[in-house]
This record gives sequence, structure tokens and C-alpha cells, in this order.
Amino acid sequence: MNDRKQRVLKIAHQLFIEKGFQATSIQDILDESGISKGTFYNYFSSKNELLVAIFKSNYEKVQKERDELLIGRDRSEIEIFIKQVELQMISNRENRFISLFEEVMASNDTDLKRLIELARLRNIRWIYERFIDIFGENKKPYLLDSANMFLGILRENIKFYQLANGLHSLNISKVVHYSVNRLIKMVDGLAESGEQLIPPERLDTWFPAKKKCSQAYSKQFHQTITKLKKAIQEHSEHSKYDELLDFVLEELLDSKQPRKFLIESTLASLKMGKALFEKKDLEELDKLVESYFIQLQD
Amino acid sequence: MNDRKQRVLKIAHQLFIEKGFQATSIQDILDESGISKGTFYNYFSSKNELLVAIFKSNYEKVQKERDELLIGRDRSEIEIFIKQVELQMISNRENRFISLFEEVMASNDTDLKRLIELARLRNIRWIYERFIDIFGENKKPYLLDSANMFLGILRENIKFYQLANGLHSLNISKVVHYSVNRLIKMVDGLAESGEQLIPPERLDTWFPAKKKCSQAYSKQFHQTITKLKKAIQEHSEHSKYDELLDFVLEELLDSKQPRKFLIESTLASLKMGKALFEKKDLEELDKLVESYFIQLQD
DNA sequence: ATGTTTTTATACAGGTAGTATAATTTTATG
DNA sequence: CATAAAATTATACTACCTGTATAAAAACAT
Repeated sequence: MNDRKQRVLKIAHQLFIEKGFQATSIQDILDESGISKGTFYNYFSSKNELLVAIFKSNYEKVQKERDELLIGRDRSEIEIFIKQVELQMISNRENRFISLFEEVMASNDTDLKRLIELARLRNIRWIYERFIDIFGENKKPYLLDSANMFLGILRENIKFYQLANGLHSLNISKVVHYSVNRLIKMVDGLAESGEQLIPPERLDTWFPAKKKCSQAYSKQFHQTITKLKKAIQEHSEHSKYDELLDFVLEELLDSKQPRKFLIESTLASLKMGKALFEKKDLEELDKLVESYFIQLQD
Repeated sequence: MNDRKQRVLKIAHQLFIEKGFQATSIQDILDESGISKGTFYNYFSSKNELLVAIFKSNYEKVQKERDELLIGRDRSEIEIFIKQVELQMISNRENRFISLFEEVMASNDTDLKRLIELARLRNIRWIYERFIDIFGENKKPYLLDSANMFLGILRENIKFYQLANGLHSLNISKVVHYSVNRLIKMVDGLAESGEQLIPPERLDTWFPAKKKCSQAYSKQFHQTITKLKKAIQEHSEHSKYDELLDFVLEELLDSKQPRKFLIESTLASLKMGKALFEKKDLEELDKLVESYFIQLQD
């Protein structure tokens, strides 16, 4: 993305944060960024598209930061999960994403609404999978409901806390800890009573690309790649390899048809730095990728 | 309110339900109801004012129905609370209030936003007070937090259930029961750990009219009036007396400066039907009103 | 230096909420 | 019934919005 375009994006985001999405007119953006209307519509096909661009650029950034917190840590440690949630909440607050989301959901742009809805679902799915890490496979039937209710509890607590103590005194860490403590009790209670509202299998209908067998692979990929990342995290060129590893993970798990040759070429690049990695980890990744593609053909 | 005006209100509400608030233009309302623009702005000073009128007329109706469910019942029975919540959820769904609320909160009308926020707070307060009935005074410190989180859980569960099973298959009763079961465990857990996010005293700063001592009275008024209502609920003229009793309750508890003489005159009217009531109940109400006004002067 | 792309300024179309006003109809009242 | 008052209508208008169209100017690339 063009530097100029990026600048417009940033200025528009700032205006949205200050005045809200609807209340910011395109003219405001033109005045503030000093471009003409023609240029604006050359960059973005509509005001909504601009908002999508803002969402996407931040979403990816936060998701990456959040996943990096897991490097070299035990996935079942709840404190890491708490840190990850805090990170997202802080980002939401800084970017005023929650109010912007709400504005969009109240609007009439179907595409935009679907995008937000999808992001919400992906977030629930991510929390659900983290809950499996934390609470164990045997609690699985209750963890999708728990993920959903956890988000509800967290959201209302943040809102209420802000209302009670003023907008700027929000102690995110306190609220997140409190909410997680409610969650833990809730999972216990659900396992006791066996009640279920929405079976986790429903996720498959929303994310058909993420098939059942893929979920097992997903965990193994994460583990292996985390091991590799950990091995090089102190190395001066680690960010280069991080990039390659992130790409492999994303292409494997998030695209409907992972491009096999592309992944193999990336793996080859990784082997350039094989002095840095444990040999067995690289081999493990190789084997995983191979069997993953075989499994995909069925 | 004028019949014609009422008709416009209804048609507009229907359009809002079908198309949403923003997507319904004033022209749509004019076309559908066959009035002219001049008349519209004679009735409502703006589109937002129209929405406020719609909210208010329904809000009062539902609140009344909800309180009537308590007549002749034990306030601590949780099944009554569940019925009350179901009633509100059904009304919200029929009137599409939740999406309309969200649209308003996303808009820039400060007054309208404050109105919705106040309604939300009043709802939380009502739930909090019902929780005191149900869980007992000793759980009080945790019940405001619980009320807030309960609303969050309920809301997310309803949304998620609709998403998973289709919009029209929503089994409200099932979702409410499920959510209430979560709540019960949560209150237990909170009492065990002693954690608190927002102390219930904070309610006093939001509703200064509702002083501490008033809260004790509130309960007593409710109890006595419920007893009176119960005594006449089979009588042919019960609705007339219901009206008088409702008025007394509202004037006492919801207005900042209850009109003493007006209440006394209403009590006198009630005594016209003293054959129907238990004498001691009427006397109890008299005494309560008297001491309430004395207390108000301090 | 020339051709291509980007940017600008400006006018325009079609939509919105709300105002203003004169003419007409309905309603209330003597 | 007649007349005054109030409510309603049709219509034109302001001011704003998003998004399109276009010709001229500027920036860039080969």
C-alpha cells in the first residue's frame, strides 16, 4: 500500500476515533488529509471500503502479536491467555473498535456486517480452541458456549466498569482477571450439570475449511512452529524466519486450498538456516506438511 | 395521544421493524401512513423524537406486565423471575428493540443515547433488586455485578443461539433457563471468593432519587400492594382498583417529589371498596405512606 | 521528451432531514 | 348555521450527504 494512501487511512481512522464513523464525512477526511475527492475514490471505492481497510490492517497486526505471546510458553497456562485477552482489549480500546463495530452493525451494508460477524465468529473460535488447551479435551462440549459467554461477561464488565469509574480509569487487567475467574467456575459448573446450548460441531458449518481432521493438525502445526520460533528467537535474523514460519502456518490453516508448491519452496528457504534449528523439528514439520496434504485429498 | 398520531406511531414502528431505523426515511412513513410532512412534524419534532415515543409507549407496557407476574407470588421464587425475563425477551424480539437500541447507540444523538443508557441501567437495577429477593440480603455485594453479567450472558446466548439455529427457531425459555443456571453458579462462586467489581452503592449515584431508606420502603410497598391486588384479582372491578394501586406505587417510588395530597386522595378512593380488601392491609398501606413521607422530609 | 498515470478542481445526480408558507380542510363554538 | 380557530396539505426550499463524471494540471516512467 502506497505511503499516501496509508496516510489517508491513518488520518481517517483518527477522525473516526474522535467523531465516530457516520459523523465523519468524506469532506472532513479530504480537508484533514489535503487530498481531493478524486484521489479518495481512486484509493477507496467507498467510505465503507475505507473502514474495511482500517479493520483489516489492525486485525492482522493484533492477531500476530497475540499469537506471539505463546512462543516458548505452555499453551495450557491460563496467565498467557489472560495476557492475550488483555492485548486485544487494549487494542480495541485504543482503536475504538467496539463502537466502530457497533456503528457498522447498525448500518445497512450487508457485506460489511458479514465481515464483522465473521471476525466475531473467528474470535469465538480462537477462544474456544484456547479453552481446549486450558481446560482439556474432556471439557470440549461446554467450551464453545463458555467462549461465547466469556465474551459477553467480559464486554459487559468492561462497559460497566467504565460507566462506574469513568472512561479513563479502566483497569483492564483487573476486569479481565475477574472475568476469567467467573469463567473458570462456569466451566466447572457446566461439566457438572452437563448442560449444552450449542454443540462445538456447529463451528464446522461456519468454517467448512477447518475440517475435523484439520483441527488435530492445527495443534501439531502450532506446536512444531512454536518450537522452531523459540529456537531462533534470540537470533539477529529471527524476524525473517518468523515471517516464513508465519506464512506457512497461515497458508496451511487459513486458506481453503493451500498452495503446495509455495509451501514447499518456503520450507526449502527455511532449510537455508538449518544451522539455527533443531534438525528433528524441521523434519517433523516436513513430515506433518506431507501427511497433511495427503489427508486433504481424501 | 391522538388516534391518528397513534396510528402513525404504529406504522412507523412496523417499518422500523421491517427495514431498520436509519433505512426507513420519513418519506416512507409519510407514504405508508398517508399523512403529509407538515402533519408529521406537527406530531413529532424529529425522527428521533418519534423513536423515543415508540420506546416509551412499549417500555411502560412491558414493565407493567412484568410486575403483574409477581401478584400473589413469592418474590424469592426463581421461576417467576425466569418468567419475567422471558416476557421481556419476547417483547424485545417482537419489537426488534435490541437492534433499534444498537442503531441509536451508534448514532450521534446524545439525548437519545442517554435515554437508552438510562433504560439499561434501570433494567440492571431491577434485576439487582430481584436478585436480592432471590439470593438474599447476604449476597448483596455480588448481586450488582451478577445482574450486569447475567444480562451479558443472556444477550450473547440469545444471539449465538439464533445464529446457530436460525432466526425463527429461538427457544427463549431454553436459553433463559440455561443462562439462569449459569447465574446461580456464578453467585455461589462470588460469595465463596468474595470478589467484587462494582459495589452496589454505586447505584445511588446513578439514581439519587432512590435513597437507601427508600429501598427498604420500596420492598414493603411492593409487598403490601401485591397483597391488596391479590385479594381482588378475581373481582369484576379489579382492574379499576389495580389502576389506583399502580398509580400509588408509581407516584411513591418513581417520582422525585411524590404528591402527598394526590396519594391521599387515591387512598381514600381505595377505601370505597374496603369491603373487598383485608382491613389490616389497607391500614398497613396507610401507615407506610405516612411514615414514608415523614422520612422524606429528613 | 513523450506518453502514461495520478491528482485536482469542479460541477453534477440523487438521496437525506428538516423548515417555511400559503391554501385547504376539519373542528369547535357562539 | 356561520364564523373563528386549529389541523392538514402540497409544495418549494435549505443544507447536507455519498458517490460520479470530466477536463485540466501535475507527477512519473521509460
